[in-house]
Amino acid sequence: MSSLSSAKESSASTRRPRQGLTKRDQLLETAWELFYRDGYHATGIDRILADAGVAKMTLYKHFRSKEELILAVLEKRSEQFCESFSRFIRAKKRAPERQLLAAFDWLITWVSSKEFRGCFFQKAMAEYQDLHDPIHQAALAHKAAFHGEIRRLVVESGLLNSKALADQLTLLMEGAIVYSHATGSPMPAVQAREAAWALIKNAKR
Amino acid sequence: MSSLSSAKESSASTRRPRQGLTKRDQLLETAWELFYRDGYHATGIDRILADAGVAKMTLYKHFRSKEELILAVLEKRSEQFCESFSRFIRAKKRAPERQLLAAFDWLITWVSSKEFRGCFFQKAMAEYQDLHDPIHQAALAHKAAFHGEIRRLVVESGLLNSKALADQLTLLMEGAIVYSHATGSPMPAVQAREAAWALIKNAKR
DNA sequence: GAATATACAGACAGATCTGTCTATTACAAG
DNA sequence: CTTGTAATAGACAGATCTGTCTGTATATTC
Repeated sequence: MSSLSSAKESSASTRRPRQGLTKRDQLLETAWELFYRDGYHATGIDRILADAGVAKMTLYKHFRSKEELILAVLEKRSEQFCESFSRFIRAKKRAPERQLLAAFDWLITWVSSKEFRGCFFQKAMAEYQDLHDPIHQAALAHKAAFHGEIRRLVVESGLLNSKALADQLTLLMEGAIVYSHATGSPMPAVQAREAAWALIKNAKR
Repeated sequence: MSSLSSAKESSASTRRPRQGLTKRDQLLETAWELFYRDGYHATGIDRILADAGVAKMTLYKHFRSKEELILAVLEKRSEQFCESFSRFIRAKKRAPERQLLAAFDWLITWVSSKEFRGCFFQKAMAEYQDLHDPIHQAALAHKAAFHGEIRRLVVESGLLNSKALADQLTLLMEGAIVYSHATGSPMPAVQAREAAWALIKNAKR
């Protein structure tokens, strides 16, 4: 309680050590890898420190607790994730409806990749199941942002019943992520794309 | 502590403590509640023992390790789950296609229930993500059994492309489970039913 | 050189984890 | 009565967990 010598002005941003790879970023990167691979509870602070090559006090200077570290990792990954998704969708110049289908191509690419181990955010909500838990809420915020992107694409495609359709397409994607991880096969994502296709075609008449 | 009076009324002609509730079953029941609520890693053996009112050595007499306990809980829940699902589906005499739609009614009922906290088996695979982990495999076996039920219903309904359709409907259900838990709302399950309806109608022409 | 900020190594506290072990109680069957 | 079984409480080992603390090293900036 209290303790901690008072000298704590928020002077953290006076200096940028190296080309963007601060100790803080090393921690976030390593923590992500371990949380993603082994889970949140199963990954201890000490393991993160050893892998990142960072001292314990450095971690606790940047983050007040493990929970805060997790929250920071979730936030950073959400940004990276959404940016990577956007880039894929907009890579080629496509009409909105083509972009919507491209979202499922992106999904297939993702679940087919060697590094795929399910959804980082689904796992967070699985381990922190209470809706009021800050970690659950952070993960949910990511899902909401992603769902918003899908919705935007549906609206821009001028399809009927855009809200309902966007919801349904999102469900297909979530289901495909779960099932692809569960079985270790990308096939569920392919099935999801086919279902999406049918639903989109349906929303045209 | 506080060994609440466990008087053994009932003549006990057999050596079963009470109506079929052996120590082993008490452990499985309590373990399920805690694993489901708090997660697998976050739930310690000691907590299970305290809640179940069972001594440690009794647990290790019935199960060699925590992992074996988890596996036993998964198996038992899978049976209960499938049986409850079957009963719901076949409650009223329905044509196969009606049963298929009833599966989504069941889903809505489930995610709307106060006890719903996501899928026990999805969570197991989230925490034990390695495909070769016995726990992951046990959870996957449950998913395969469930998927088999859906597939059977689709086939019996005489719909086109039964394999693909069954896969797609399963994805909708998995997605709805994830999203309903994430948001704490049953709406995703309702959306899933609507999407299922569209896909089924599509498989008739 | 002095001051400041960042990071380091490593000990430490206190809790909790899984799993083992002993010694004791209760009860039913031979 | 004797024997065997199932369960009990509780100590214990050894590991690991989060978070705190001390003291030191490095590098920049004034």
